[in-house]
Amino acid sequence: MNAPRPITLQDVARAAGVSTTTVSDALSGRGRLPAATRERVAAVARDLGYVANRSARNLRRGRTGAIGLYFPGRTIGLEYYMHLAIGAAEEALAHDLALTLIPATKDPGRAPSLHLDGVVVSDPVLGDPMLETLTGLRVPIVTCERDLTPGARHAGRVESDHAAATRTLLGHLSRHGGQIAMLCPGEETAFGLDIRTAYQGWCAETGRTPLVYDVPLVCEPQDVSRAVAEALRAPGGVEAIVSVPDGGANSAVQAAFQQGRHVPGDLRVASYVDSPSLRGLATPITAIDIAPREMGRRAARMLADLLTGAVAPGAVEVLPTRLMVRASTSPAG
Amino acid sequence: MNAPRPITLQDVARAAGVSTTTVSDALSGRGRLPAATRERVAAVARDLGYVANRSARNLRRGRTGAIGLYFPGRTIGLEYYMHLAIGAAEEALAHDLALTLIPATKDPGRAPSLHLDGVVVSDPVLGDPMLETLTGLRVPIVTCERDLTPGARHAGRVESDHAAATRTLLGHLSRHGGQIAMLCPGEETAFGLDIRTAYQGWCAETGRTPLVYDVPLVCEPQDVSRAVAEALRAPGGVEAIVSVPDGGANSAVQAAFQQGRHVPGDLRVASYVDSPSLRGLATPITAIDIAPREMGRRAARMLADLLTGAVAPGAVEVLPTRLMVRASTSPAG
DNA sequence: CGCCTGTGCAGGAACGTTTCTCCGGACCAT
DNA sequence: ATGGTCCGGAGAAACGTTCCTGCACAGGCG
Repeated sequence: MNAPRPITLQDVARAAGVSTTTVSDALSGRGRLPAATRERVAAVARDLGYVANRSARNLRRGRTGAIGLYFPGRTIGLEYYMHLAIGAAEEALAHDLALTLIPATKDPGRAPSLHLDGVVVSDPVLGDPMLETLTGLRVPIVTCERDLTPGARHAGRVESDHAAATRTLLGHLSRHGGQIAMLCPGEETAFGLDIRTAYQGWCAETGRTPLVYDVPLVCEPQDVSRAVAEALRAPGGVEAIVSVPDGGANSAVQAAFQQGRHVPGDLRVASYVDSPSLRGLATPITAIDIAPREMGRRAARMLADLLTGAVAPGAVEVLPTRLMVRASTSPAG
Repeated sequence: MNAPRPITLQDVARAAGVSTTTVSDALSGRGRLPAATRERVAAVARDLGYVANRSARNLRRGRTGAIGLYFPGRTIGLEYYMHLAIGAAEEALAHDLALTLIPATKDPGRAPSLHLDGVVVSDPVLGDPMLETLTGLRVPIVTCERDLTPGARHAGRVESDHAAATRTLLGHLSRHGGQIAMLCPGEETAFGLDIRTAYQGWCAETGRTPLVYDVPLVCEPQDVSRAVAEALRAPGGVEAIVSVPDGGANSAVQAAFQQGRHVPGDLRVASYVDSPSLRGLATPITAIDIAPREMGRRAARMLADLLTGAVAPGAVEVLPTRLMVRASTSPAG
C-alpha cells in the first residue's frame, strides 16, 4: 500500500548520466540521437521500470489522454453495445488512449467535468439532449451511424450499409413472390430509418405491399406475437418475416408455430441483428452480422487518427456486413 | 474546431483582482477566506466559464482522476455487465472520477499504459491472468464478488448474499417435496460456487438428492434442453427447475413443454439471474433481482471512498437481493 | 505603547513532461 | 587558420494546479 515513489524521467537521466531532454528524446524517438544512445537510455529506463506519468504528459501536450464513449440509455443492455465498447476500448488502448464511459446524465451542468480529447457516440438518437451536451465539449466527435439531427456535422462517422444489407437479406428470403413482413424499430435512429426505407423501396420495386410493424429495439415477446399474428393474416400470403431486433426473432418463430406455421417449411424467419443466441437455438436463425466489435474498433481508430491529424475531419467509413444463412431460412432446414 | 484558449485559474484571478491562490482556495473551499470573497470569486469563475484542467490538477495531486473497470471476456455480452458498467460510470462521475474500460489484453506488457487510481474487477474468474496484471498496478482494487484466487487480498469488495438468495428461491419453489434441478455455471467464480454450495446444503438439509447440471453463463438452448430432458427423468419426480443464467430460463420452459410438462402447472421454472427479457415472456419467469446497476454504483463508491480514506481497506459490503415472483412459479399462473 | 493572535490574502515552489533554443566540438572545404 | 555545417546533447521555460509559507494589518490584552 505504501507506494514507493514512482520512477521519473529525472531518475532515468541521473542513472544514465544524461539530461532529461535526452531521455525524453530517446524514448520518444524525437531529437537527433545516435541509435547507441537511444538504446542505452532505453535499457536503463527498462531496468528501472520507468513508466511515463500521463498527467504530466497530458498537461504538457494539452491533451487529456482519453476519449469518451456514449450510447443512449434506452437500449443499453443490448449485447451489441457491450461488444462495441470493448472493441473501442481495445483500439483506444492501442493508440495510448483511455476509453471513458459517459453515462447519460440528467444534469448537463456536470458535463464539463468530462475532460476528453474526443467522443464516440454510438447510434445517436434523434432528440437526445446529451448530443447537445457532448457537442458543447467542443472536441471531435465520431458517430457510429449517422446523426439524424438536422444540421449535425461531426468530425467523423463509421456506418454500416444497412440499405444494402436489408436488400441482401430480402433477396435471400424472397422465393415465391409472397409478402415479407418486417418488425422494425422507429425512425429516430439512422439504423431504423435506413432499414425501413430500404424495405419500402424494395417492396415498391418488386411490387409488394410493405408490411411494417413497429417494435422497440429491446422488444418483448408480446409485441412480436401480436405483430406476427397480424402479419400472417395479411392478404396475398406471407412467406417470410424479418425481426430487426435479435431478441424478437425467436419469439417470432414461436409465435408462427402457435399460428400453425412451421419454420422454415411454411415460413422463413430471419433476424436483422445477429447475436450468439440466435446461433444456438433449436432452429438457428439467419441474421446479418453487423460486427459490433469492429464498429467500436473503427470508430476509436478514426477518432485517434482525427486527433493526430492522420485523418481529415468529415471522414466516413463503411463497415462491411455479412449475411449469415442458417436453418431458419434454409430450404434443406 | 479552432479552440479558443481555455480559461485558466490565472484568467479568473486577473478578472477578479486576486491571486491564483485565492481563486484556488475559493473554489475548493480550502484556506481562510471570508464567504464574501469566495462568492465573488466563484461568480467571476462562473461568468468566465472556468473549468479546471484535470491534467494539471492530477499532476499536482499525484492522482490520475480515473478508475478502471474490468470484466472477464467470456461473459461480456451479458446485459448484467452493461448495467454494472453504467452504474459504475455514473457513480464515478459523481465522485469526479472517470470510468475507464479495461479490455482483456493478451499482452500484460501493455498494462503499464493503464494509469489509474484504482480498479473495479467484476466477477473475478479463477485463473484469469489479467488479475495478476491488475494487481501489479499497485492500486486499490475493489471486486464485485469474492476473488477465489488463494491468498488474494483486495482493498474492498461488494457482494450479494447468493447463498441466502438461493435458499429463498428454493424455499419459494419447494411445495410438494419433489426434487428441484439446478442448471448452474462452474465453480471458477464465487457466484457459481456460492449458489452451488447453497443448493447442495439445502438439498442435504431437506433430504433431497442434488440435481446439478453444468451450463455456461452464456448458455445455448441445446445445453438447456439436454439438461432439462435429463432432469425430468430423475427418480422421485422433479417439481421445479432453476436456470442460473437468465438466458437459459426460457429455453427451459420450452424444453419442458416439449417433454409434455406445462409451466407452471406441471413444473415450476425460475431463473436465478433476472433480466428484463424474463419479464416480458408469454410466461413471465420468476427470478432474483441482483441489481447490477447498484452493484456497479456501490463498487465505484467504495473505491472512491477508499481513495479519499473515508473507508479503510478490507471493506466488505453486501448488496440486498429481491425475489421477483412471476407467473412461472405462481399457483394461480 | 508594545506584544500577540488571528484574519485575509499573495508568493512561489513544486508535480513530471515536452520542446524550443542554444552551445561546444568535430569535420569539411576554402 | 577561418568559416560553415552538422552532430550530440544540455538548459530551461513552459503546461495549470495545489498547497506550504509568509506578510501585513487589525484588534485585544497587559
